[in-house]
Amino acid sequence: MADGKGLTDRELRTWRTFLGVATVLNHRIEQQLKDTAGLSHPQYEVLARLSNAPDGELRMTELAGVALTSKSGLSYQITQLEKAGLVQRRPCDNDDRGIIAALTEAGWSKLRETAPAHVNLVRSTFVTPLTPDQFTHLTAALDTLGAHLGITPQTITALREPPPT
Amino acid sequence: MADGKGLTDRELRTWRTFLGVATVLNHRIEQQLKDTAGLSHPQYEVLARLSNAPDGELRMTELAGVALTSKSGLSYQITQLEKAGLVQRRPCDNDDRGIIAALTEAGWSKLRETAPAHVNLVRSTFVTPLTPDQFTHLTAALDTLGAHLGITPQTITALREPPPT
DNA sequence: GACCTTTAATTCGAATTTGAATAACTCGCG
DNA sequence: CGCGAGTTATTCAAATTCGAATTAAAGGTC
Repeated sequence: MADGKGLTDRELRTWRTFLGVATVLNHRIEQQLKDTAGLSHPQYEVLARLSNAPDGELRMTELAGVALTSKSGLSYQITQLEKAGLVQRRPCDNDDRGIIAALTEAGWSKLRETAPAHVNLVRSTFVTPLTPDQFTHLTAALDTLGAHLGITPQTITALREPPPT
Repeated sequence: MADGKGLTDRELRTWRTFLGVATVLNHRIEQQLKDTAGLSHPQYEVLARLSNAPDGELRMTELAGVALTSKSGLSYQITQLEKAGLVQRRPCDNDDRGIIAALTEAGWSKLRETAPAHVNLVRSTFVTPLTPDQFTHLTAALDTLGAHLGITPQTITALREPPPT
């Protein structure tokens, strides 16, 4: 478990900066989403993940796997989103235990309205402050850390088309 | 407010990886601190910040500034830490409004017991997976992002000496 | 000194998070 | 079939978070 040595002051400083950046960034985003869309960050995450899945729907467990909350946390958030009419629960065909969460029409709309401003905030706080080289290096470092933590590569594309209607 | 363009898939992927890494890392640390010391990450942060201040004490506001919680959150956590005997509240000399949170003897001990394993976890999950070059680049990128977010440089040194007794 | 604005810290209620317990179901195996 | 182990999702209580309102005191101005 131990790794032998401690951390140098520089390593510790980097770690603290990482925590600080993550915290502040998260806080800013939370703020903006709340103001412009009445959504929390976890809620937006759920919508975005769903929009990225085929037909805009995903089983609870799959959703919990990629989203940043626990299983029970997801249940709660889906309930909230359902109250808001952005998502709907539907039984799973082949598995009577399963529940599928699906984006509603309103969910797609909300996401289309909300995504641009959100993405711009991410861009202006996380991307443009860095030089292209810095960003490339950051990507590489995060990929390495992510792989080491067992995080599945975050294959996500920008907002998809509306439902097949 | 807008920044013109959206995000490329690659940029979005990096962002998601960042969120994932931050979340998982935080979760691991939370877990370990809870198991080995019965502390939450915010609580550990408070102790660490105090230990890094002269005499192991800091005014509430200063502490709230560097710690990762809101003011009310800090009040709550200090109360918890006080119940655990690790911190003590003390009125501020020159300012009757102020409250100073000070590490107790037990607080110093707890931190000395807890810090090594914690630091090793940070090291093994955040530092050693990266090559020295990668880490250097990561530091640079985070510093840039932090500066852009108005985060004060995280000057922190490793665990200090016990109280001057 | 009285007054007003600002700052410090806590308290309050509402919303959210967590893990443990629960309920419902699948699957493999005898 | 029927049992037992493993999965899926929800529910529950407890702990934590946040922001708004509150209380108390400092600092400046007249």
